[in-house]
Amino acid sequence: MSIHWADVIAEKLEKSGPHTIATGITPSGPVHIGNMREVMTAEAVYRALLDRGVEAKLIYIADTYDRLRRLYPFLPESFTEHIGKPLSEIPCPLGCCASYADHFLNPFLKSMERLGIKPQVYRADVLYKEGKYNEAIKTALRRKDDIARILKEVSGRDVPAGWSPFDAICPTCGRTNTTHVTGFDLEGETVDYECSCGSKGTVSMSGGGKLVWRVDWPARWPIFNVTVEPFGKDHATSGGSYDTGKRISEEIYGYPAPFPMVYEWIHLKGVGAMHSSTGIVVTIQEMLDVVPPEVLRYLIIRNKPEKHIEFDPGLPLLSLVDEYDQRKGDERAIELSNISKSGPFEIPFRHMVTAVQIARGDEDGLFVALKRSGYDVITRREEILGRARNVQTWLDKYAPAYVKFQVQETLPVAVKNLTPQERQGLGILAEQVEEKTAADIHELVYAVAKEQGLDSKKFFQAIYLAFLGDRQGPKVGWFLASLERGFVKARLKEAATA
RNA sequence: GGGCCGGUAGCUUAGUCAGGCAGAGCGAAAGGCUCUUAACCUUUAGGUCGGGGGUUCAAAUCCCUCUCGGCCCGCCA
Repeated sequence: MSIHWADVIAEKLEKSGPHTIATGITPSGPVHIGNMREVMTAEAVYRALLDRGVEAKLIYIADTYDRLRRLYPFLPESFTEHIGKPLSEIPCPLGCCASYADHFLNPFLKSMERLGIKPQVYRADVLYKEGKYNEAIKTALRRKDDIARILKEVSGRDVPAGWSPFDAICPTCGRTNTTHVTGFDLEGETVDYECSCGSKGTVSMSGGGKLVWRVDWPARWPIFNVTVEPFGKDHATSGGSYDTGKRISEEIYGYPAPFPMVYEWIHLKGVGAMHSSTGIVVTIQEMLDVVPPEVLRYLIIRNKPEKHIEFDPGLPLLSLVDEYDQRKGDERAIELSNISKSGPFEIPFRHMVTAVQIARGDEDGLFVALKRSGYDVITRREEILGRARNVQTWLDKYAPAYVKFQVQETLPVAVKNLTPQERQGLGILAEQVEEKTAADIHELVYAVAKEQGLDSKKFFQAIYLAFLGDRQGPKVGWFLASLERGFVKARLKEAATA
């Protein structure tokens, strides 16, 4: 019996509680499932701690005050002028949200909600404007030479002459990458700057600028009492921002660095790692259109953070859903992924794939088809509809061609090519499908084929041909049982006499 | 050049910290049922634990070394 990774970490942390687990993402582009790993990883440990009776908090700091670094592929050319400005101060690229930051942050917050993740949310721009960082800014400015020395010692990088741990936002042009800090006033909590746009003057520490990333990160640890911090492997490299952050936290802020949790990337099968900046992305929303939320949780939670995840939204996705629904996978991972109280979803995803294609977008038709197959369609209507939407989107975007089919409205002409024996078999089938269950129909097909001296393979093809105009289809007994019985009878007869 | 993570059955992986009979799911095969047809049940097969060396009574696990894959080293999950 193995212990789940989240429990292993919780066990390690148990004695040093209470804990604050901090996550954070920069909303500089569409937030994708790779980003979700950070939050999911944190939440798994959060739950594991609570399960042990350890007091714990989960917080999420949106780095809305980071600057736009370059013109990403998904941005219009006109956004060149915003490069260097904080994300919260740039207009929404589509004009639908209050700011650039909101445009990417809002859908992410909504996705977290759907995934049952409920952290306390903070926005960096608000925190800075409220002056929450002021003490940390003053300490950093006062000891900037010590910080520069740490950066040099740990990362080997020399900071440029006149370097400042605080970037001023130019009040004239709005940029932080064009300013130069020339002095500061600790008592007045202001910073003097010069900007290459020609402007110079004084800005407040409250919202007039931002600590550089390598200092910003450790600065927030004492502010929020952070004790656990998950981060991507990019920060974990030797001499990277965790290494420098750890020393800055300990030596400058006198605060022990939080417990590090390094996690790997999620790759999209056949495409590569996801990056907001390259546009190679499956957003969480797109994913939630296809995968039920608890299964998306399961995808991340069942894998140890340091393993990279190869995500394949094609056929393997069905296996993943079934593994979760049928409780075949790691027990604890399933438990940590669960967000509903109603227990496992009983209709197999593969059967939903059949039912949805029979119903062709008709809700009532879907329920009728499922009911014919013997499933309970009364108690969990909403969930069924949710799954049906998942399946429809999956069919549209990711499903391999051979799982798709269309019940033909009229008898396909290709039926003419059937042999007399095959036709006769279909006629016998028509007589006997009457009140049979799915399994019985399946039996019947084999029985009739044998009776008529037909190769069962050919006979199956004949049936698929009559209904789908194709040589293959879903498991035949269950397929026919999902269709309206009168129609099945009529179509079989029609094919028999064509 | 420096560093991090990973390599265990066809696939996805547990077990590595703390050495003690290599375990699961998917897939496959056989059967349930004179039946290959996207659901179900039962059973079975499948492993040089990436290679080599070392330590040990005992190594997937610890040490050394090589190798393959992914990634990081201005910023990035």
